[in-house]
Amino acid sequence: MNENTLKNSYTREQICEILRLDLITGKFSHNQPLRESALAKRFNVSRGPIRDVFLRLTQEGSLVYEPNRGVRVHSAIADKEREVMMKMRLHLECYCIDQYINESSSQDHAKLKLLLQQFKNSCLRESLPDVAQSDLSLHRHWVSRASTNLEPIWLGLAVRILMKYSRLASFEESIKEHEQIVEAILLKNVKSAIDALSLNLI
Amino acid sequence: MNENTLKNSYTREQICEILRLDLITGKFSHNQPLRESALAKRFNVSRGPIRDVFLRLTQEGSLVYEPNRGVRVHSAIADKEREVMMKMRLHLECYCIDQYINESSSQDHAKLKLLLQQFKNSCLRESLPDVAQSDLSLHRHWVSRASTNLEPIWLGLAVRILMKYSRLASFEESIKEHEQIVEAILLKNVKSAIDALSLNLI
DNA sequence: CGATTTGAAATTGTTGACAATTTGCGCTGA
DNA sequence: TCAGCGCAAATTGTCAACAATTTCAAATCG
Repeated sequence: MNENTLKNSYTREQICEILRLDLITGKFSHNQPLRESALAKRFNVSRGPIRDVFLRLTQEGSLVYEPNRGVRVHSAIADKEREVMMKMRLHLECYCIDQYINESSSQDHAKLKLLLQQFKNSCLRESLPDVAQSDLSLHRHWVSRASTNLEPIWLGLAVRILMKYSRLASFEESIKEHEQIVEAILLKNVKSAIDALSLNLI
Repeated sequence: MNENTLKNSYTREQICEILRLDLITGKFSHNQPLRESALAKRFNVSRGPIRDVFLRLTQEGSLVYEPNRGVRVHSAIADKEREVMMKMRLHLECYCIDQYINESSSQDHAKLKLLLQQFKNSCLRESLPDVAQSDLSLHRHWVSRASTNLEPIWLGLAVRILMKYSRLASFEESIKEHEQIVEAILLKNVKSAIDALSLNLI
């Protein structure tokens, strides 16, 4: 990583995304404490912005905060909780897919195809961080287009779910699943899009 | 309000809860900007803790943040989005009720009865802030006992939903609904508890 | 008069310093 | 030996000052 390219300091948004990805892909171990000063140094900023990021990732669920003791990496959730979250996420995304199909422009479709291609590339490269990243980006695309109100709720669910199994089933299978979802969306076929999504989110 | 009792400054947690309640009960108007310095003065702290609270309430959904422009009160969500959130919340709380019934102690039951009584009192007093507060506290009780992982997700949903209709249907009806839920829980009757909850969360 | 520019006031963003709290280690003494 | 005490280091919490950005109204120009 070339994070220390001299004076180039990061925005809070960038730091947040980098850390979130590190957390999702298991770059830190469970329950490991994260120190404000260490990350402030890493990103060339003071502790203030780092605290902001910690607070945000805590709310999203990848970190746990204890007063006067800082934050630590969240431990994995229970299987039953994961099931509940999955069902909530599925319900949310089904609504978003429906909205997206009815409202998306050709520009959106171009973006959609691009995101799918990036996802496929990540899978073929077999790079877990990239796969997690592009998987999130792809799903996020239709969610954010459908509803900015639902997006943060979706993100919280997706992050917690991903932290449970950072290893995805199989890259080939995952590619096929996402191709089917995107194809159905482009054909504006709500039912088969939702069917394909239901198979993906189990 | 006796917030300015001389030097008594508030913890971030307290400030967060006070502001959240103000927002839920419509004490501010929609899209109204909230100023860091004004609230810092109100709570006798510097802008740092206020920023923390803003960030948190933004993530929960009652505030909207725009870079370099601060936060403003969130506008009401669309009916369709509210429906989706309601369904997600119902699914989440059903799971929690089930867990709660199987795991709760007699101490929990005492607490439950107390919270129900407080809710009834608030309804009889017809004080909207108190009703909103005690409604949240009651539901939060079984959610937090069932799963600390699901609690923040639940809170985000509950806050957004409450902001949509801060006026509840009817106080008498609301009392009866909650009495039925609590009664079923105390009898450890999962099915009728979930039925009663389903009627409450529509 | 209306559109644009300018600049001061208001507001948010960032930082380093200091206060409060927690943590960990070495010391003491039975 | 080891449980308890106490102090120093590490860490988080808070603050006020300053930098960067936005806002808004007055001044300027066509």
